[in-house]
This record gives sequence, structure tokens and C-alpha cells, in this order.
Amino acid sequence: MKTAEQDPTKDAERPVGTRERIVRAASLLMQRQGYDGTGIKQISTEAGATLGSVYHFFPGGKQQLAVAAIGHGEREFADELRLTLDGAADPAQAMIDCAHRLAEGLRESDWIEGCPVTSTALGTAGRAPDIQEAAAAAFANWRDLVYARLRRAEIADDDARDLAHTVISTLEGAELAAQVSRSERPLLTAGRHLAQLIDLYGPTTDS
Amino acid sequence: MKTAEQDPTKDAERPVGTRERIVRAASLLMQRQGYDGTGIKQISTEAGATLGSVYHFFPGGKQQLAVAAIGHGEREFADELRLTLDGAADPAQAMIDCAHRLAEGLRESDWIEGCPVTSTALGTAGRAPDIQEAAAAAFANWRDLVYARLRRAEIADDDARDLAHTVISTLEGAELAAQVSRSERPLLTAGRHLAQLIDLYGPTTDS
DNA sequence: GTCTATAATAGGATAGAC
DNA sequence: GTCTATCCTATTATAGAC
Repeated sequence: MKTAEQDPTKDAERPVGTRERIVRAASLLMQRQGYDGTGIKQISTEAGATLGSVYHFFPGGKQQLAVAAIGHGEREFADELRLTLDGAADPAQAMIDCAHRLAEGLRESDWIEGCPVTSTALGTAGRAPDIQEAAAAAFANWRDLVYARLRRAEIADDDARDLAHTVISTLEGAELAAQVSRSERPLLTAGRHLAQLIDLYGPTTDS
Repeated sequence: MKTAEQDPTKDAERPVGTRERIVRAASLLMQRQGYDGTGIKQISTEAGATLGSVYHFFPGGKQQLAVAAIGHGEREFADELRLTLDGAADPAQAMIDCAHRLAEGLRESDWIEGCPVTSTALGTAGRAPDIQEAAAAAFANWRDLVYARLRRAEIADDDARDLAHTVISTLEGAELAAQVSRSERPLLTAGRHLAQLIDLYGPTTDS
């Protein structure tokens, strides 16, 4: 068992190993600058580690590091998504809350910290299958969280699967649009529309 | 007036100047590899131009080139979007058609050619205001095309504005999800859901 | 406008001492 | 596991002949 008293919902505070610091730095920097825009030297500096340590833990180099960074970003957002989905009275309200949270994060970072997976995965489309698969897995995991919440609200199975797809797609796209236009509006609007869409599929006994 | 007989809906065929070839190559390569992943030498090679010509037309270097590339991608997609919006009987059907077209383009490029603006703009978030503004303008122009089509279908002004935001956001996000997961499903599902959403706001005289 | 050569720097990755 | 030094290549950008 790990050293006690850690908050599993946020990054554990005190004693964090070198490997973990490297992954966190890689995730944050690639979120901001993308895969090609982020150098390994910059990662090692930001992590307070030496270049030797980076290659010690990640002999596969930058690509292996990117896969780990995507995994880290996936877990971070999954934790937040879970909280938001569980904290709302119904899935429709949860969409509005999700959009608000994403908008908040963007605004507070001065519109530079968008989706941690997208910026890393985009641009490596053809050349790095490992990275593409990690990104696909991240999207699939987030979708499963939404799907489970919709099912819990007694939405039909096929409808819930389709809706989960569109929820993730729309939140991703709205975050992108918000980042590019430096405005919360795309996210807030998308949240309301997703809520409306979900209400169409509510447990209304039959059609 | 230009040399006659050009098809304005696709890239003009025969006599294309050096500057135009450079912009097209930049747009295509940055669409595939992102801003940082694309080198100026690669652009010049692909365009059949020399490095000297590139800096002759773009003394502002890579950033100025990226702005021109985003403008080119914006016009290209705007032309296709206009055709699809005008070709459908109603805006709801147009959404389904748009999604199909985007899915087709992705599949045919083996999932490497996504949105020409997103991949260029992402990752240059904080450092290049010119690029960010060009990307924001592209999104705004596309949104205006959707807005005009919704208005033409007699959807109320405020509703049309909001819907146009979500249409662009959702199509962008679904294209992203489709690219990452190498599947048409996110786009096809998003198209159907957007159609449903628009039908909620149809000209039903009153609520 | 086009070409070649080159400057100046930064990139990913490795070797080997400690 | 950590550190420093280094190799090799690629990058953006410029200079100047033609």
C-alpha cells in the first residue's frame, strides 16, 4: 500500500517520484504546445529531472513519453468528468455543468490549456500508431463514463450509446472552438444544446 | 480578369503561380502534420519551389505562411460547406449531408486529413496571435454560412445564432473524434443528432 | 523571381562516469 | 538512478549570385 493520506481525485501532493514528475510535465507541455512543439529537454527541465532520467524511464523516447502523457491526461479528465456527472441531478444538467467546468479551465489558463489528448494526438496522425491508439482509448473511456450515466437515467441502450458519442464529440469541438475564439460562448451554448438533446431521449415510458 | 475557364469550386487547375503552390502545399502539410511538425523546406519541396521563393513571398517566415495556409483552408471548406447547405432541402438534412462529406474525406485520406484549420492553430495557442486570429476568423465565417442557412429556413434569429455555434462545434469535434478513432461513427451520429436538434427549432409558428 | 550556400541554433538520442 | 558531455541531424532564416 502507498504512503497514506493522498487525495485520489487530484494530483497527489507531497512525495512524487521522478517518473511521475516527468509524465506530468510532458502532459502539461504537450497539452499547451502539441507533440512536435514540445522538446524533451524542455520536459526534463520543467520536471526538474535530467535528460538521462527521462531516457532511463522512457527508453522509447518521445513517442513512449507521449503515450504516457496521454494516459495521464485521460485519467485527470476522467476524474473530473466522473465528479461532474455524479454531482448533477440528471444527465441534462450534467452537460451544462461539464461545459461550465471546461470553460472555467480554459479561461483560467488564458485559453492555452485545452484538451490534453487532442493537442498531443493531432499532427501525429499517420506516423505514430501508439499515440493514436492511446488517444482513441482516452475518448472511449470518457464516452463510457457518459454512457453509464445516461443508462443510470434509464435512457435506452442504443440511444445512450449514440448520445455518449455526440456528447464527447460536441464537448471536444466546443472546447476547441472556445480556445480558438478565446470565448466561453461555444462551450456554454453546446452545454445547453446537449441538455436539450438528452431530454429528447428521457425515460418517457414509450415513444 | 484572370485567364478564363477556371472552376471556382475546386482548386483552379492549370496555370497556378508559385505563391499559390506554396500556400496550397503549406495548407495540406500543416493539415496533416500541424504547425510545428511541418518544415519550410518540406513545404518548398512539395510545392516545387525553392527556399528562396518561399521567403520572397513570405518574408514573415513560417508564421505568415501559416496564416495564409489557414486562409486557404478556410476558403476551401467554406466552398464545400456552401454547396452542401444549398444542396439540401432543409437545414436538418444538410447536417446529415455535411457529416457524410466530412467522413468521406477523412476515410479517403486514411484518416490523416482532418480540419485544415484546427491542426495548424492548435499548439500555437499562446505564442502566435496572428495564427489564432486567422483560425478564429475561419470558424466565424463557417458559422455565418450555417447561420444564414438556418435563417433562410425561418428559424428565429437568436436560435439560429446559437445553433450555428453548436453546429460548427459539433462537426469539428466529431471530425476530431472520427480521426482519432479512425471511424466514421462519431460523424454520422453527430449529423443525425444535429438534425434532431435543429428540428426542435423549426418554424412551428409558435411553441 | 529564382537559385545555391551557409549561418546559427535547436532537435532527439546516446555514452559513460558516478 | 542521476548527471554531463557529445554526436548527428534538422530546423529557421539570411546572403548574394544570377
